[in-house]
Amino acid sequence: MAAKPVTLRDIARRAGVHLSTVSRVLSPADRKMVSDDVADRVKKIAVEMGYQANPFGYGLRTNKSNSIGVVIPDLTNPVFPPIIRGMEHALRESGYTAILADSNESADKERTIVQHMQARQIEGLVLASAHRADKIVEEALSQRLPVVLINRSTDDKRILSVTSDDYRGAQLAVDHLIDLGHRKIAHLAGPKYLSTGNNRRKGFLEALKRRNFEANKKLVVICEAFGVEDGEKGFKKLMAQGEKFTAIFAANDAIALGCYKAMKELGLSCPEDVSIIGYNDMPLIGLMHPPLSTVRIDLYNMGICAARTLLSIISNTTEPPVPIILEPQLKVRGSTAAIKKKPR
Amino acid sequence: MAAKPVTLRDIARRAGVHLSTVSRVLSPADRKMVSDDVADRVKKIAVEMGYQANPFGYGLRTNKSNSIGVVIPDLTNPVFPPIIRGMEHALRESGYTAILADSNESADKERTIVQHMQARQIEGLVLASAHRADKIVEEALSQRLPVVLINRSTDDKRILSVTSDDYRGAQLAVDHLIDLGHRKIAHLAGPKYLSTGNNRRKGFLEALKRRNFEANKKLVVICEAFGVEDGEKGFKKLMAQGEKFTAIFAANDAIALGCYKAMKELGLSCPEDVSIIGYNDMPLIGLMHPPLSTVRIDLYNMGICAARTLLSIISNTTEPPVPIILEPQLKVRGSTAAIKKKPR
DNA sequence: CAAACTTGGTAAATCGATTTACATGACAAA
DNA sequence: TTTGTCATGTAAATCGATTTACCAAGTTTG
Repeated sequence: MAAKPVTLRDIARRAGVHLSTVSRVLSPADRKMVSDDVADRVKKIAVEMGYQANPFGYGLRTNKSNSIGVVIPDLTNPVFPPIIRGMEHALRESGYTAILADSNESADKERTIVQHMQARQIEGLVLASAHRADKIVEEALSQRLPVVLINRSTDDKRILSVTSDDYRGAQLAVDHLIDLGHRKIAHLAGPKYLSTGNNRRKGFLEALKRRNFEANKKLVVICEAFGVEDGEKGFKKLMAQGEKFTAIFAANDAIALGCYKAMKELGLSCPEDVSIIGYNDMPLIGLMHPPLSTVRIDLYNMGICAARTLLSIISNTTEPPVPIILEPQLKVRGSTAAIKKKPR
Repeated sequence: MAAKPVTLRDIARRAGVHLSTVSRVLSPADRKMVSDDVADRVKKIAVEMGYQANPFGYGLRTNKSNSIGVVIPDLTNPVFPPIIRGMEHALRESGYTAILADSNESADKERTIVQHMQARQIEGLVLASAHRADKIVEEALSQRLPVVLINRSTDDKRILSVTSDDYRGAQLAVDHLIDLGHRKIAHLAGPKYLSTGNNRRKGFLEALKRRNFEANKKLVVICEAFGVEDGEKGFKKLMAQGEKFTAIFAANDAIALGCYKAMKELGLSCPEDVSIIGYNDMPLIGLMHPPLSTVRIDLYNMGICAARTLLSIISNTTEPPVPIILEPQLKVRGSTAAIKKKPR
């Protein structure tokens, strides 16, 4: 049978004190208002009876829900689970709870979700789906709802984000390919309206320039989205142009996988015909054939950082937190190799 | 600035009625106690003012949180995201909210999580981590907390679960391999204490018998867990025994991937040397090399079913729900082929 | 020795909703 | 006319916590 929950009143009765005294004993801020011996007795009884504060009573009075909302555009994208995992672990450690929602890539749904979450009195929001100019983010901001963006950032820099250094990552990838002897390097970019797509593309161009190569505009194809199909289409478009290339920097791992698919269909092989490098190092990507070289992000850590940043905005005790830019890392596997044949 | 939220009292004042009248108008059950014209006026004002019930007040009075807990042993296992996605969508549709936690495969952590969730007044629990004999599940049950298990079930059949028909799935896999001409078929089984591992193993044996083949005990290796490494170890153990086999039924896709890894290391190729079939059809598995043949489960639908089942236990209006066993489906890709050479 | 502080606690208001109990007026039946 | 329903509302209790206001001793101080 479900024992009915213990309330402050129950403890007070048993301890022979007033319930507000119990409240004071149990809330650290007011603990000092009560003598030690009474406090000890009350505390002991509280644990004996297995007291757990009722979140409704607490919330009603304090307007604190101890929960934060997490909105993901597509949970089945393997990039997100490690992030969510890190976030959830860090939140739980601080007594917070993650309310998760999947917006299915739809801005409308996302808006509904955020409203719903606000109605639930979330204390903060983590968004993984921000565009560079994002209305939903602005709305949240104007309502003073703490927001942290993850993976992607907005152009509005007042909004905190936790991202990888996309410029640096692109540079790692390009340098790696150049060092392997590649000169005709293509880029399958993500959408311009997403910070990741935009920054990695700019990083790509800059990295080439830094090594004194000129970028061939035709070799930069912008994909509609970050999915496998988009990579597939992108690769085919690249081929259709007739412009030669020996390597591809894909804006993320899924696009790289799309290249794998397209190449298989076209009878090409990687890395013999074309070297490919991705971005993110998502789970299991190392088991693909060939194992994908990629730019590794510590996704789990990204989740942890996002959670901590958000909590520090909420608690508002420490100095104001700053955007976090994580250092990416080159992960060389089998999909990139030294150039052999003359470029097709 | 954050406009302070609208309460029942605000609406009452504006509508010139008592706040309990407003409450009645807004709660469908009591709606009939109020005349239509008053109700219409109140409703209009409520939407005008953007009223949203405060969950704390509501919860305090009704003890309903409209939230349910979801515990996953490892979010980064690609099997779970589609399930969670389905669950979350179905829950949201019914006005419920998913509270997600990742237990990191630890029973201790799981217990803590469940307690924490109960303190948060969740109305139900979805567990993806149940053992065949599971204490945590029993505890929840004895506290009358509605529970639905997903993917795995317990031996105690009072507890509802949504699973795939593991017997049937094993049979599909075995029949497929036999039809391809394989006679020496090995099974890398999951742990016995998990229903999935146990049932698929039993299904495997039964399927062989049904086709009048005898199972070779040595060809059934029980893995420690369902991970890639476990599959790797299992494959090597199988090889070390020296017993010949031409095909493997792996208890899940991750174990199958482990076989891929081990075979690569040992210089074997799939499906030429050994055919392999997995279970689950997790995302991206079709992009592996070779594309993995597997037993497909509709994971998204599994999530939806779990959510609906749980909600129907909670609402307790319809007839008592029953366990759901989803029909698996054979998905033939490139990792299984007709037998060619004589068995090694 | 009395006034002013401390200390350690009690009492009661409050948060926002639901819900039980009650009040009022209209109308029908006796 | 009186009594009894019925239809519609209002009033107030309640859920469980926090927090402001206050009170009674005991201690210090002028």
